[in-house]
Amino acid sequence: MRSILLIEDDDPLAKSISGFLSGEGFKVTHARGQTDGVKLFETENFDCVLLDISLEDGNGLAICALIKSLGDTPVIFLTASADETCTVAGFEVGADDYIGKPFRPRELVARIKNALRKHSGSQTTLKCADVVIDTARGVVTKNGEEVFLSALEYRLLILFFSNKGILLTRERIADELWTLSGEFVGDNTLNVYIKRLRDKIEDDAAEPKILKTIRGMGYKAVDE
Amino acid sequence: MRSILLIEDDDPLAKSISGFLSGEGFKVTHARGQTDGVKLFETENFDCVLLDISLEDGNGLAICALIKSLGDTPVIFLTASADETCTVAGFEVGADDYIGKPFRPRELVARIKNALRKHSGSQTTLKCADVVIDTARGVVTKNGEEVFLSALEYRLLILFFSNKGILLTRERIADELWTLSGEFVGDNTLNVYIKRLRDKIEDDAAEPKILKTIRGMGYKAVDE
DNA sequence: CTTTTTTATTACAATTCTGTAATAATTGAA
DNA sequence: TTCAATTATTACAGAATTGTAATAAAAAAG
Repeated sequence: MRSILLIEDDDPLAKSISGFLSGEGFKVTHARGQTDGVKLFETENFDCVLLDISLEDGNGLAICALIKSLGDTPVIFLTASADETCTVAGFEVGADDYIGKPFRPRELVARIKNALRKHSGSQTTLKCADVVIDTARGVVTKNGEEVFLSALEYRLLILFFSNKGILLTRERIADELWTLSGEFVGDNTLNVYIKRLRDKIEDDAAEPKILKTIRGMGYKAVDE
Repeated sequence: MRSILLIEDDDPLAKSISGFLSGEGFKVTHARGQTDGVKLFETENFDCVLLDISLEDGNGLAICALIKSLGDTPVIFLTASADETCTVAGFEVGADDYIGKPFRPRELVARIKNALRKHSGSQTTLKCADVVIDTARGVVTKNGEEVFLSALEYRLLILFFSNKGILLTRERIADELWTLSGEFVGDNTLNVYIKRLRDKIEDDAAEPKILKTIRGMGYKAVDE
């Protein structure tokens, strides 16, 4: 379930938004002001922040800037003000969207989902169990420690992790790794590569928890 | 300069938007309807599409779906309708934003810039001259042809391309490639790696157009 | 012009990668 | 259980990678 931090000092409005979003399947946490909001943000993990731009006890723009400096959680501004300058200022501190009151509930949900969707697309890391690929640097780590993979091992792992939970047939894998570059490799080569990858990323290669064999079909990366 | 495709059948409005955006430094191409719009989109390259949802000769939603199926150019809906269902439908076909008329020019610009910014962040390819790194697959191509890089060469190239136009000191590069994994390498090693990369990605390694030497400082990837 | 510093190039062993083959283990079916 | 098919493992050469050292070339300084 996606969790949302709502920072809004208008209690009735907050209750209304909160109720509606809960009904849509979001987990909503409500903070009444800047102090609470920032504290909550720093202690819990949220998928999205809904932020009233005009709080009584502080500046919404500053909160947004702070949140953006701490990571890349999407921030959507809520505002009564129809002031255009305000909107521009909101985007300038890195906001992802800006919605004027009065809110139309279904549009609010659509915009939240849009922000979440766009956001997940910008991931540069692929994770599975305790193994992380940082595709922006080309580095693979297991439990935070770097794992050295060869060029082909790296591409094979990327293929698995970007299709986490999905079965990849031997044919599909061979195509992606070899056929596209015009080469043909023997039937057993993939078995060997799987073995080599398992040796490097599994706790126990003899009992793989990440790269599962689907007999007669292919392999699958699982995260559990 | 960022190029924008404006698909809008209300001529005076189009002229007004077009004029304003041009003044803001965008290159605006105006299409009066679905047919022209799609044709233009398929023949030219745009950084963003502004799309009237209610065109006389077709359905804006369908155009958006088509554009999104062809790639991931950001699409922003423009609409007179304050209909909430319409907004939701817009996001459901993959729109990046949805702006109701009347437009406030500066907000329009802010939202366009926001869409462009979010978009560039989700790039999985790094380009420089005719060399492209597809970080989602771990593949490097030059003029569309695959270039085989070793693991370290790949990481070095990523470092350069994700800092295109920025000078990287020898120290910084060595840190990124070696020191972080606790190793220490000789002073000349980087020279050799630069040479090897140039041999693989430059037209003429003796006269590098991509990986430039900044004497006394380090290296820089340039795109011109 | 000469010297010094910096960068480029070449060549070289040690290591790793890559694909194949042979063999072993496992699984599912007869 | 027995057999056949599939997958895993090991071992091995040829190729590529990696880091170093020696030398050459280029650029800046004196």
